[in-house]
Amino acid sequence: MDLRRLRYFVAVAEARSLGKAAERLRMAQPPLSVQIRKLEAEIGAPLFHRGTRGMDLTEAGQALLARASEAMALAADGVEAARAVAAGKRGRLSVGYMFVLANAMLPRLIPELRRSVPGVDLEFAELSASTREARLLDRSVTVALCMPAINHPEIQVARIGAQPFMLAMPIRSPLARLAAVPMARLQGRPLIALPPPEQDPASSAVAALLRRHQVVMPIMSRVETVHSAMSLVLAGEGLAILPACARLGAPRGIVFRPLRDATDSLDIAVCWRRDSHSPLIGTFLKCAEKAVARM
Amino acid sequence: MDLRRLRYFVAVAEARSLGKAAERLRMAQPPLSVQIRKLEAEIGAPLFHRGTRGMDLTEAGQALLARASEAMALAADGVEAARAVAAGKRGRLSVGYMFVLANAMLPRLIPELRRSVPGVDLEFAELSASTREARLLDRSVTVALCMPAINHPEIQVARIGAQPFMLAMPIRSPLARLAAVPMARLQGRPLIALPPPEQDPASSAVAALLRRHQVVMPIMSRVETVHSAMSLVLAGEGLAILPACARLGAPRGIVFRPLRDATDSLDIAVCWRRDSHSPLIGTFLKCAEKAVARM
DNA sequence: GCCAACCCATACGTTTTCGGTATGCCAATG
DNA sequence: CATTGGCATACCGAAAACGTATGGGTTGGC
Repeated sequence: MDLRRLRYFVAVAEARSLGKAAERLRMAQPPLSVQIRKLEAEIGAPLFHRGTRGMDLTEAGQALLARASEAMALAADGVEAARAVAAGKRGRLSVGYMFVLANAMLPRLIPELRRSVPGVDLEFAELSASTREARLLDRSVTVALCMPAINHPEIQVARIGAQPFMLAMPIRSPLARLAAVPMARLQGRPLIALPPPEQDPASSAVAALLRRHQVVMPIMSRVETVHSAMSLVLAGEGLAILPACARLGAPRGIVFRPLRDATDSLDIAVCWRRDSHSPLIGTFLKCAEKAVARM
Repeated sequence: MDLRRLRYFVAVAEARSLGKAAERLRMAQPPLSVQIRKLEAEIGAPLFHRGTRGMDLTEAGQALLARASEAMALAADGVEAARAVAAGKRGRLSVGYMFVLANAMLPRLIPELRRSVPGVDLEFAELSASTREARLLDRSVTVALCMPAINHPEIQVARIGAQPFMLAMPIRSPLARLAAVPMARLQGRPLIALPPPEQDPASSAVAALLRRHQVVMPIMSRVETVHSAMSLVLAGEGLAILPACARLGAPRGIVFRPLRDATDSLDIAVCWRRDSHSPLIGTFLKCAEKAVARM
């Protein structure tokens, strides 16, 4: 079954004449006649009554006509939809984000996205440091808001901002009375740490910070997520060194203080598969930059 | 936009591999690769991610896939529907009938038709002697139950029965007391006649009958339909010579009596366009014959 | 009643497109 | 480093489609 034949068939049915239809199709009349006869041979029944005044649909032809025009419309629509998706006017964008960034960025990002790409289905998924690479690589998320960036040959990264480290502690901690905490005051205090560097690069930034200031903090617990870290801080298990934006998701009872003399920061980055060429990624990047600028 | 390309596209999308899809399509892998690339060129965007492990749909590809499979199904369905109509398993059959036959035949014919061709939409239209030819020729009815048959080079006729003439009169008429009315008793009595022979061939049969028996009946009124004829008979305007089956549609107050020595009859026939080859016509003919046999 | 106009069907040569075979390139694997 | 698996490219033969020329039938006008 060839769609070209159906196109010819519909044209002849509408023009009720081979000659008129051929003219509209910008072709000669004889090949059109041949194509119609081939179509009839394929179906096994005549589709037109041939009179001296032109061609007239048989009942079988009428039955075919309805479906044929629908099928053509659907095929054309499919092509159009594919083009629209490729152009970023329609489609689906699955956004992964790490918890630390959720409260600071999403309220600014999501409205901006909806305005920029109406007609695109948006999905959001919270990512953990351990799974974010896999989710990008298997395409279950299209882009990821990461902190810090992912380092992987297949994954492309755009740095859109940075956040300084702050100290998270219970409100009753004696250090909470200081406006800014000198690094030296951390010496010997228990630390709630994230997974080791090979699993979460944020840890290595924290480790480097402590090492540079020659501060040693015993690691009391390792937790998977920033969320858990704050829960343990609240429970009095220790202190945590977290990017500033984490404080927006912190429960009551936890306070954040700047670290004096520590200029270290953690990058905020948008990450995506190097072979994803959707224009939605570019649009997303712009929206994310705007959201960061207003943080 | 070619349906073959869409078929190939769907096959590759399902097999997630050019090689596998080529095998299923009974063709070699290289031409399939070419066709997919041509489709992508036509759309203007890649439809697959080419990895080392096979082909994977892009979002644009997914958008196309949904429509493409629907379009293919619709096209196939259209072909199937056209075949079914051509085979008489589906479609529409518009049945024209003349009023004289309605009460005698339709109650037997319609259930038989519904049993024989389930899935076919049936339509019924009452025909007058003056329009029945035109309705067949412009295809607004597919077959016509006629009495007598139509005589026209474009129209084919199958005689399926005959009905003797009877005399229709008011129940109070003195002739109504006879079990059968001799032709001679009609001499001079007023006749309610149908339209003249060139408009309604039934008239010429009646005229021939009277001529052969050398009976003259003055024509009081000409009416268009058997229906009207009976109304005038009931009103005492005159007598009518009608086929026997007309009595089934007669109002109370009219009686029918056989005409002694008159063996004339009027044919019942099924008529259709000579160029209508629908198998539904053959089926209809069988049903009509059955219905006549049980009259 | 004949001729012109119209419309569809057939025939044949040309061009385009498609499919098959051979081969190359790349990455993953052992 | 060689092998394997998968897609892409090149080239050739085959099939399909298109255009031109032409035939046959009917309608309508002179």
